[in-house]
Amino acid sequence: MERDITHDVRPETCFNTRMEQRRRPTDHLPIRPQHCTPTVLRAVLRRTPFLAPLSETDIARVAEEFQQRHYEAGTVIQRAGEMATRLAVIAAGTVKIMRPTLDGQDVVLDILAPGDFFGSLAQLGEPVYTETAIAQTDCCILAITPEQFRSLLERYPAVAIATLELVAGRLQSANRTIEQLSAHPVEQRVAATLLNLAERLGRREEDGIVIETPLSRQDLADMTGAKVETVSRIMSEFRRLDLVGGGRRWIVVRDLEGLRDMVTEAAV
Amino acid sequence: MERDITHDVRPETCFNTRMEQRRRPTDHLPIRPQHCTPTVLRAVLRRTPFLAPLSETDIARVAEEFQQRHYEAGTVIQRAGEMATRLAVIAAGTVKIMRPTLDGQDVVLDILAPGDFFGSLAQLGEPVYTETAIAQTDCCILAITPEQFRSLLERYPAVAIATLELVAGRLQSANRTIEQLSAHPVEQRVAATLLNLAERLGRREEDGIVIETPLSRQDLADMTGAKVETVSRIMSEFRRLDLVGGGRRWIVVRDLEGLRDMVTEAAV
DNA sequence: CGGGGGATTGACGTAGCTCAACCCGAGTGG
DNA sequence: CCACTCGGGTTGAGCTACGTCAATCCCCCG
Repeated sequence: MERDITHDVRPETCFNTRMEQRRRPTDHLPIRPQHCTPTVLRAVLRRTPFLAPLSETDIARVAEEFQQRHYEAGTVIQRAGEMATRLAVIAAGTVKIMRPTLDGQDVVLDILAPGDFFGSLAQLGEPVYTETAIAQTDCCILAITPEQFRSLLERYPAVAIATLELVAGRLQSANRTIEQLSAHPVEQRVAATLLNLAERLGRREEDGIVIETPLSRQDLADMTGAKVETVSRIMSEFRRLDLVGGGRRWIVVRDLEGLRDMVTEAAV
Repeated sequence: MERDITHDVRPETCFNTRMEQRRRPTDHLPIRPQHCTPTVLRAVLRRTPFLAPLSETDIARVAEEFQQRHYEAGTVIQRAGEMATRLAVIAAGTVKIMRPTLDGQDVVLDILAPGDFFGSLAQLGEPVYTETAIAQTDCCILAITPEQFRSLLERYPAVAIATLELVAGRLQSANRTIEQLSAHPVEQRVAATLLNLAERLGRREEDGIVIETPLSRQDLADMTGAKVETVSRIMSEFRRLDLVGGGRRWIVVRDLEGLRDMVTEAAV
């Protein structure tokens, strides 16, 4: 079930200069701090959606303000409840955004990819993080303070508008999730979640679309508001129908159409 | 309570000139189109959060662009799937924002009050409304086109930032809802929803905090991702515990603390 | 080779859905 | 003024999707 596949080298996120053997599709080459060179940093920012309106020279100027930092897979980047001191942009790696509930279970709101941002959006209202962020893979994070971000918005109104559009998009997607949780059974929520992940984190391979982040059944359960066992049963069923494949902490989507039918089906 | 622009009688925003008998706390005096005079319109916009950064003269100029329109209780203001041609601000009344699902059930995302906005945020991506808006009471709505709105954001960067903060706030609240739906039983979701409504639409009376919008059990069910019968049972229980009161399509919160305990309790 | 973390599977319990009957208060029309 | 109706609300009696608990498996790593 597991095969060695060579990593395809995407220029904008490739911090890894050496080719190495991989065991699993999601075993990425390690992302090392020293790979976040100023040049690379600028390249990443240039491709970051909310900075898209900026010119090359503006990007260069803005890049100065960002602090780069490296996180190993599994470590906490920010914790809900802590003072919110940074707005972070993902340069490389994937990050799990979650809310811990009072009774100990975790709710995963999203898995973010390079170019996405998280953290404190503005110093209004909440001066603390409302979500916990965990490095799902090794990560390279660029961060500025909320004050710097605000001043950035003031200096470049186009950035404010771009950010507004991004946040509006996030709100849309949150609303879709609310609809899912309110109205659809777990099976459909899992199918919808897989489709969404495939679209945002998927890499096409001969075998199907590999979701490029290590994802456990528990993660999937926390994303769909279900329990591990339930998700496991559903994934077994999906595998039986040859809709998905995968192994320990990784998933490949084999049949997009089939999953889409899953999502729609109950609309009988 | 700062929120309440229209229903308490303040000289500059009063749409209702006569005092009349009320049957129920939510039987509001009718809001008539002719009450949305230019002066009143400007007064409303002055108090609208996302225009807060503007000066008096700017407000006056901006006010010119808004089209005012009246909707009777129960009528559709916009329908999900239609071409998105307007961004709307509520001048008076309350509006129910919902997503109809393929299989016919409705998911209510929010109930909005005067000063809140809805509709098309930007002409990016989705050119259609993703939500349906229904006048919960008689309503006076001010609207501009997405193009006008965008130009407004460009002319007044402070407005863009204010809007960003508002949308970020909505995202926060959507995330809270996702947490609720994922992790907490219906009883707690109902309690949390009532608290939220009380805070945003509540008017203090001798008897408790009256939620100033007609709200059926069905509405409450659609807001909590539950079924009418379940919500009805829970509300009966809450009434038995003297946490809430009310009648046909109206609710009064009697015991805030008690409800808060309800929300927290299961965190045993 | 042993240990541990993830995944799977089964047996069983229950929160909340479904279906169905019934109530009640407010308009409406005679 | 009453009678009728109708939309909303309540309550009960099953049913089921999903959670809970527990055993087992199976990689993967030391």
